[in-house]
Amino acid sequence: MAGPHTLEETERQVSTLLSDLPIDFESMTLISNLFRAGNAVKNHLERSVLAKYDLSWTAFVVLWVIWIWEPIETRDIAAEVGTSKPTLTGVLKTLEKKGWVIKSQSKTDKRLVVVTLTKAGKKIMRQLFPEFNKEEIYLAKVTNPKSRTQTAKSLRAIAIHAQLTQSRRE
Amino acid sequence: MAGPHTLEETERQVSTLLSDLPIDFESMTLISNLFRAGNAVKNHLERSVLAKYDLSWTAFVVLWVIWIWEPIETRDIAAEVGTSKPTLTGVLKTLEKKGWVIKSQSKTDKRLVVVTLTKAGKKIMRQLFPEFNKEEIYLAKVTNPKSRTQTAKSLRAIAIHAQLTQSRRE
DNA sequence: ATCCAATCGTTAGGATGCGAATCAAAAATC
DNA sequence: GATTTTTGATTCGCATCCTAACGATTGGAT
Repeated sequence: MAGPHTLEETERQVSTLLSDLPIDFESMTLISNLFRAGNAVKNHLERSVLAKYDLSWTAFVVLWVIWIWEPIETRDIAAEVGTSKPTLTGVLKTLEKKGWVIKSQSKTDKRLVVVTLTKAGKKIMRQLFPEFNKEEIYLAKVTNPKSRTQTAKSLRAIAIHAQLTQSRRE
Repeated sequence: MAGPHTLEETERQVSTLLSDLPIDFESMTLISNLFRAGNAVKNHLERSVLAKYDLSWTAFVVLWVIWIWEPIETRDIAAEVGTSKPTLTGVLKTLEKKGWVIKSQSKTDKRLVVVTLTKAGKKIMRQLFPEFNKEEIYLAKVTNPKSRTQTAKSLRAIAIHAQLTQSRRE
């Protein structure tokens, strides 16, 4: 069973525990559902589509970004995917082992590493992505069509807002 | 920099790569932003609040669920948090080591494990959660107030929908 | 030209995170 | 009531995922 307790029960419980402190339940619910949905979507897609290709969620997203923007520098991949650079190093190693990406040193700046897709990598994505999109449609269709675009916009705004803090310290 | 490319650029690029295949961009954008926002929010909260308490995102969510519903069985924690049982085993071990939770065998069914918070665990949550909620407010305020509740609803619908598949196979 | 700070990718260390396999206990079947 | 099936939590193996620390390179300071 998924989520045995209702929203109302949870709010009542939190109110009891923190009766003397003001809690913004609307914000709490939004962030809580955001995390829950993101996690559920990730798990669903990993099991329904990505498992067949022996790909983790992050590995897929990285592959997807490279597919669209190649040739692309690793630092840009990390920014686009929203992951740390050490994580990207590991994921790229995995994708390289599978023979789907190639890393090469930049000529103008020897610190930079530029990544491209192999033929096998392109072939996989061309087959995989339409399947992936089919599942995205399956997931998105439960939302109200009228508010779907607005929801996407809100999510984008939150993402940008949340990243403001960290980009300052890098 | 966070997300160097705009949505329009990405769509154009995908269209070029898959010109002969029909792709639903609205669904793609929704799911993509959902992932991006979830990740950004998680990172932001880990760095702004949770790091002070030496807590990971998942460890916090687990602690939060126990705090609200204790005494609670581990299988229910896993369902509520949306994580796998092996993951929960590890997280509970971490929280136990910190002295914030206690595990005990159920008397009516010896397979079950029941979890409660220690005094120190309750004290931490009482201090931590209001700080956490403050950051939730900070993140949520960038969304349109009129559509905020609707966004939360859509996210909840997606979460439940995505979990349908997996609950069937467990 | 030479230090110095900033930037880049990687490594090290530890905590998630998953599926598959495992063992114990309970429930179901006969 | 013995056997089988199901249900729990855990262990195992491996792939993320993070921060901190590290070497290599570059650009800017004198």
